[in-house]
Order: sequence, then structure tokens, then C-alpha cells
Amino acid sequence: MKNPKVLIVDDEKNIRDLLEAGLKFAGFSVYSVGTGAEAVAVAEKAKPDIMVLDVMLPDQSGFSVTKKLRSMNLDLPVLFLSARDDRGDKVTGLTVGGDDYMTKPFSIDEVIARINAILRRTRKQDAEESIFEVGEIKINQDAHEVFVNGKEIDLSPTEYKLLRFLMGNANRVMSKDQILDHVWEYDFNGEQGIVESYVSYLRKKIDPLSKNQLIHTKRGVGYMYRTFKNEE
Amino acid sequence: MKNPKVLIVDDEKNIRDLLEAGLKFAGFSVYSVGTGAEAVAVAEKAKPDIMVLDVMLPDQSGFSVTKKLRSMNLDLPVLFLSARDDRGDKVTGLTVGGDDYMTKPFSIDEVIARINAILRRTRKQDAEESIFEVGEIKINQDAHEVFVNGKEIDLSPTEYKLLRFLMGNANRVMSKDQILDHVWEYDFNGEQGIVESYVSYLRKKIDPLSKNQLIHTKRGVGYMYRTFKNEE
DNA sequence: AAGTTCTCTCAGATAACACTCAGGAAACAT
DNA sequence: ATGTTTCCTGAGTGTTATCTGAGAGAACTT
Repeated sequence: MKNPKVLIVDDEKNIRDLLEAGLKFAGFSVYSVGTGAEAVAVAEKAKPDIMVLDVMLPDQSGFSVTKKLRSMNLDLPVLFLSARDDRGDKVTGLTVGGDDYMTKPFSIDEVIARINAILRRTRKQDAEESIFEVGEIKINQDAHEVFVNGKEIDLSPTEYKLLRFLMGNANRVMSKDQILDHVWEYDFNGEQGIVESYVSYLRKKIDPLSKNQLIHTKRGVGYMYRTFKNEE
Repeated sequence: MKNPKVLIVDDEKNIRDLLEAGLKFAGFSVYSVGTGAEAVAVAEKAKPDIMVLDVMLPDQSGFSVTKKLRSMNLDLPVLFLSARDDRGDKVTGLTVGGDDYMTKPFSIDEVIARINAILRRTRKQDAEESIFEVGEIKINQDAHEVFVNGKEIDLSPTEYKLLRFLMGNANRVMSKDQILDHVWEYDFNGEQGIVESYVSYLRKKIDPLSKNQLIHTKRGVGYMYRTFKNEE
């Protein structure tokens, strides 16, 4: 499948726009609605491959949306979103089969990663590996494992996300603001300094095992993961 | 048989939807009805391979449904569902032949496991063993026996389900929420702490007999059953 | 009826993590 | 060269995750 179709259902327009922009950029066809009723209508018409669904909607619960769809024989995997406080009241058994869910706030890249994981899992035929290899580093995204030239290194969740983001944009300078937007949660209000810190942590773990310098500083611009070395 | 057909009979729509979603994902063709009368009608027409049947239906008891079907020479195995309070009922007498039954609330994965067990039992020709082996651990699902490198260990039901779930998703990190959803009953509303406790119990029983560490903690992400050592 | 097993909760200890800050080094501009 | 900006990194702090043991209560055995 070339361009998987994603249906976003969330009543907060901020979040919807955020997701829409991020997912479009990641190569998905995006439909975006604010209510459960619209979701059912669009799902029926557009036949999306996956749905990103807020558990708490103004008109009905996300759970009832999936029920409605399933009763219409429109079976599609769901990535549920829930506010952190909804924790207790969530009806367990929500995530059957290949579904998954995450709590707000999230980072966009995390959403993309989970969507890809779900699509990979539900398309059983072409069960392509979740191996992501760029240059000297290989990431097993299912296992959250990172190998530098074959040797495993242990990264914290934030370090892992940062590395994945840089690798996903290899040979392209990413500004600290871009990194903050993608790697940190969408409501994070910190300074760019934290990016510097985490780049530092990453280097400390990667450099001892790498032949070339992999994470480059572009002073005044940002950072870049580089797979080859030419001049400079 | 590629896609066994399951007929779900339960008057509670929530449960029906839950089962439908879970069983569809598990690869079954699903028919779902809410009354005994419908059940008879659909069973006659669709010829399902197995029926999941609530003991207490609004129009008639589950028992009378099976009687009716058998009098019509439509013999199919049944997985009975009963509420916990129906305990005293003569449910035990109901299960003849390859039938089975379980009480609500259940975990979806348990339902799927039992359905597969029944189908395996009733299809005598390919009487393959229900051995499930991943890495150093082998599970006999019929006997509920677990062997670590050939030595049997004794697990409680919950420990067993947890291990089976992790093994079924080997080499993939499962979040505590996912584990809760799949291993615990559908209405369990407890905290993630219980997953930690049970992982701890499992390790205490497994680790003394295993060569490598099998259950890995991915801090901030979840747990993973691993079948290979990282090298390469 | 008494004992055992099992499930679940809770709480303390420990470790890991996220983040901030500040001094110093490096790159840049003038 | 000199001052300014930008970056690196170690130290420090508060927070969170994880592990584990103890114990209450339910359920099952004997």
C-alpha cells in the first residue's frame, strides 16, 4: 500500500491540526473530523486503513464509535488517544486485536511510529521487519533496541526518540525547534538547551562504537545525522 | 480450514461487540446475535464451526438453544458463557462432548485460546498437539504445562496467561496497558502495578532455569519476551 | 473447618530519568 | 584581537519507574 489513509477523530482542533500536519508529512492520506457521528460517516465513505480516535468525544465515547463501525462490518484498527486523567475510567478491553493506545500529551513522531507498528501488525501477509537502519546504526523498532555497528547500546526513551528522529532525517540539518516539536511532547515548553543536553548524552553512548562521527553540529542551524563523509 | 466461523450469542451488546472485535482480529468469521431464536436461525443458515453462547438469554436458556440445534441435527461445539453468580447452575452438566465454558468477566485472549482448543479437539483428523514453543520455553496449551529448557515449572493461571501473551508477542515490547488489556479480565480496572508484580513472580520462577534473561524491562516502554541474544 | 494457593494492593528502597543551570570551550563577527 | 554568540558537558535536583516483600481477602482443597 502506497499511501495509507488515516482518519483522525478528536474534538480539540489544535490536536487535530497537529496530527494532520504531522501525518500528512509522514506520507499518509489524512481525513480529520471532530465528532463521532462524522467519524462514522467518513469511515464508511473513505474506507481508511486506520483510525486515530480520542476516547472522549463530545457526542459519544470513542468506544461506541468503534462498536458502530464494527457492527457495520467496517473493521479497522484503532489508535486510541486519552487524556492522562482518563486512566481510571477507561473501559479495559478497549484494545482488542491489533489496536493500541496512548495518552496525551504525545509527540507526533511517537504517533507515527505507533501507526506504522499497527499497520505492520495488521497486514499479516507482508510482515516486513521493523528494522530501521541508517548508516552505522540499526534500530529494531518493535524491540526498542539500538545497535551501533552491531553492538547494542542502551538508550532512555527520550534518547531513543531523538536518535530515531535524526536518523529519519539523515543528511539533513534539523533545527533545535524542529527537534523539540517532533521529539518532545506537544505541550512541552522548555528551552532549546535540553536538545543540546540530549545530543550530548547520545554522543556519549554512540561515539565510542562508531567509526565516523554521526551526529554533526551545524552551528547556528541545528544538528544532523550523517551517513557519509565528504568534505569539511 | 482457513477461517473458522464463530456464532456469538449474547444479549449484552457490549460483550458481543467485544467478542466480535477480538475474534475477527484473531482470524475468525463472526456472526453475532442477541437471542436464542436468532441463534437457531443463523446457525441453520451459516453453519458455523463453533458457537459462543451465553447461558442466560432473554428469550430462552442457552441449554434449550443447544437442544433445539441438536434436534435439528446441527451439532456444533459450544463455549458457554455465564455470569459469575450463575455458579450454582447446572452449567457443568451442559458441557457434553467437546464443549467448554467460562464465567464472565473473562479476558478476550482466554476466549480465543479456548475456542482454538475446542476446534482442535473436535477436528480429530489433524490432531496436532497444542504445543507453543518460543525460545527456551515450551507451553502445552491443552495441559497448561510450562517447560523451561525441558524442566516443568508451576504457574498460577494469571502467571500462565501473562507468559503466554508475552511469548505470543516475542521480541516486541508490550506496554503495561496492552498487557493489562489482554491478560486481565475485560472489566479489570486496576493499576499497572499489578503487571510489575506478576512479571516479578514470573521471573522468579523462570530465571533459575533459563540460560539467558527472557523477560526484559524496557524502562518507560514496557516488557518484552526475547528469544535471541543480541550480537551480530 | 482449617490450610493452601492465588490475586491484588500497598509502600519503601533503589535506580533511572528529565530537566535546569552554569562554567568553559569553540566558532563567529567586527 | 576582542567581544559576542553558540554550544558542550558535568553537576545537581526533583520526579518517576521499577522491583520486591508483606499482607489482606477471596477462592479453592483437604
